[in-house]
Amino acid sequence: MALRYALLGLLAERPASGYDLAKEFEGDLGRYAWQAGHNRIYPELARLAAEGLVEGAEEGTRGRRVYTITAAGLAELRAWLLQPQLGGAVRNEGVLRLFLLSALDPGDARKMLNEIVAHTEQELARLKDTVSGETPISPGGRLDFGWLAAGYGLRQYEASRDWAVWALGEFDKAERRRTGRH
Amino acid sequence: MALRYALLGLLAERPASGYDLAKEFEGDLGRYAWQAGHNRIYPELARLAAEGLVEGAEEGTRGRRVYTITAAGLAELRAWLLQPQLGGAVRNEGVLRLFLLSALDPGDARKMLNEIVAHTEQELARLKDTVSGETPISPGGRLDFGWLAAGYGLRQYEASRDWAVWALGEFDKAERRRTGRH
DNA sequence: GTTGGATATGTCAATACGGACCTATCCAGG
DNA sequence: CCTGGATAGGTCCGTATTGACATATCCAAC
Repeated sequence: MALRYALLGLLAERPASGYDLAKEFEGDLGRYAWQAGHNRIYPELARLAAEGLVEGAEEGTRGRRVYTITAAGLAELRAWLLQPQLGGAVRNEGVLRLFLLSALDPGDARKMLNEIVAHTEQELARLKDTVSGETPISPGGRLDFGWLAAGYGLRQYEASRDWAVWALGEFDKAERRRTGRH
Repeated sequence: MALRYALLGLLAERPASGYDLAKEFEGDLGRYAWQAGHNRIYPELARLAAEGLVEGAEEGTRGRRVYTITAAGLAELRAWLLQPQLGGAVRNEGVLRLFLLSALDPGDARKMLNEIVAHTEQELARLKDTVSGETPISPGGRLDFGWLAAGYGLRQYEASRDWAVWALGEFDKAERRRTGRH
């Protein structure tokens, strides 16, 4: 159900082909919000077109077909955004991994936490470059989708790093308590 | 693929029935990491038992069957945790919603952002209570799963709130720039 | 001229998942 | 006694999703 709104949202920014959309999902969108491959995107675009929520132009070069959101599609998207509906589907394999870390030996857990800290620092550096630049505005005068996503990713990675540092401290405390008893 | 590791991870903490596990998924685990209903859990437990990764005790009262992780199951879980495998599956309808907010009219977008700020503040208050208490240690001397999850959730909500506040400011800036031109 | 990579779109089978439905037991309170 | 809610387990079907396979074009570099 959510994929269709992701597609409508992307098309609300600018017209795009299935291929273009698939590439968007490889960026921050796919990293933090929703993943989809082209194999899922093409059929869904066809369905959206059949329902009149998007319109596909004739095939251009290399069979490229550019889709545009219709008024009905925009209305559908906005209606979905306005209903507050807390707690939709959540699936995040990376976070699950973090949570299960306590199943490892303390040494291994610490090693993984240190790797997480290093990795998040790296991503933070990348995102800081993206976010600290200009504030990009879409042709329609709207805030750029990718810009908002990068800002979210930045804060998310900061939170992950802080959590990992905190967890490291807690592991140390637990370890000291255990060896202290021996 | 990830559900089985979530189950193994929970059973690594303590033996539990399918019903117990389903309730765990309703808490912080399901909110930030991975969702699953009992309809997915029971068949997966049966599969894990068939593969020898967990062991189901005989039916107790009310048909209750308590599962315990086996040595093979623990080894499987640890092997999965140790391979760094960045960027697994991510699905988060709430975050998707945030990203698509720019498709709304500026007024509506601001309204939704304000609701997000209010909601995250509420969750933050709840989590602060949970995390600021004692540091719970599992029977095995390991850090408690739920404790780590709550700590993560706390930082995640802080990040979401900060993002929403930042986004509100950016919406305002974009709006001022647009009306300033008129 | 031909080779490799990016562009571009699809299909298909197998698996994962969600919502709806079903059954049954235990126990506290009226 | 009996009713409602929590405990406990499950199935079934339609849809969502993934991985693998398949095809064709354009263009730059060699």
